[in-house]
Amino acid sequence: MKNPTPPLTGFLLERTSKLMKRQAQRRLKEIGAGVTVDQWVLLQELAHEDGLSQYELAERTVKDAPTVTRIIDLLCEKKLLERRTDKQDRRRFKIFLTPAGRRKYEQVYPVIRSFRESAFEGLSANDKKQLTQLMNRIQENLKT
Amino acid sequence: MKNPTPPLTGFLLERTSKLMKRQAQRRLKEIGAGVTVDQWVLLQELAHEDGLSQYELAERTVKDAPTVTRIIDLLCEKKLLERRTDKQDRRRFKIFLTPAGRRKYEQVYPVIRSFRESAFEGLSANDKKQLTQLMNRIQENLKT
DNA sequence: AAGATATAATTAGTTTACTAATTAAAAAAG
DNA sequence: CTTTTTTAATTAGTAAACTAATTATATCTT
Repeated sequence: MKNPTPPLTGFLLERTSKLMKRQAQRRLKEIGAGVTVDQWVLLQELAHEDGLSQYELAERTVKDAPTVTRIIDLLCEKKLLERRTDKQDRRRFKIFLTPAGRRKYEQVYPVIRSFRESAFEGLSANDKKQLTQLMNRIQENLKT
Repeated sequence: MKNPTPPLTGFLLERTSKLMKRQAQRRLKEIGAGVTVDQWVLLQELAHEDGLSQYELAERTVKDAPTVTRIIDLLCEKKLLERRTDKQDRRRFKIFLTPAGRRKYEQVYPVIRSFRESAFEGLSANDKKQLTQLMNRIQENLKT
């Protein structure tokens, strides 16, 4: 009746990912970052490429449009982002980091970076490569 | 200025996990399962071991206590679970699947199982073993 | 050019996650 | 035995995820 080890293969990824997010969130709180993990993900995306539309941000962060709308609302209130209407397509906004937003990114990045390193501690370069390949393969499988 | 490939190593797991959850949710909706992925995770846990406390369920599913409370509320309303007070410790409930709850589990399980198989398609037994080991290692790192 | 279709963003409603605070009961300390 | 400290569950409040529906603008079709 009672399985000794439940077949959590399906839940394995989510479990790990949730633990990572929870810990990262606590780390951000400890340093008084003033942004959540999900908000930071958007900052990071924009730090790499400014002026994306909300749709593009949603794609890249695997969030849906309403969620992106609200996170951007919050980040705009905090003066970390700003919306500029796209002259070519008036349905769109282009989203930009404010100077304060970029400073926030620069400030928080080292903390996230060191968190990642601790999470991936003991994994060889080959392990990381394999992990990346496995994740990519699964993502491919899900697209079809 | 613009990095060609953003260093999404930290986000890699979350991205994959979110995609999996999103797809699984759609699958459940398609078949009219009447439960969400998160609700199903609790059903699954209880199908493997009945009579757990809410605290134990929270631990095993990596959810916090308030979340478990609410999910159990919903599942009790649907008559899939029931709370029984623990005679030895009156602060606790023991949570049990109702017969309908067990039928729901039996009905939904094959769908989740086939979803997992499609997600993990093309991964060798060795790949899966490695994946499990990598996830476990990361989870260990996060505990310390 | 006019109507039909598609797309970007928003709004509304339900569910989930986290924190903090509260309640009730158990366990530990005096 | 009484007080203090823990523990299980709940409540409240904010943030985030999904769906469905709406609005405004662009594009396609005829």
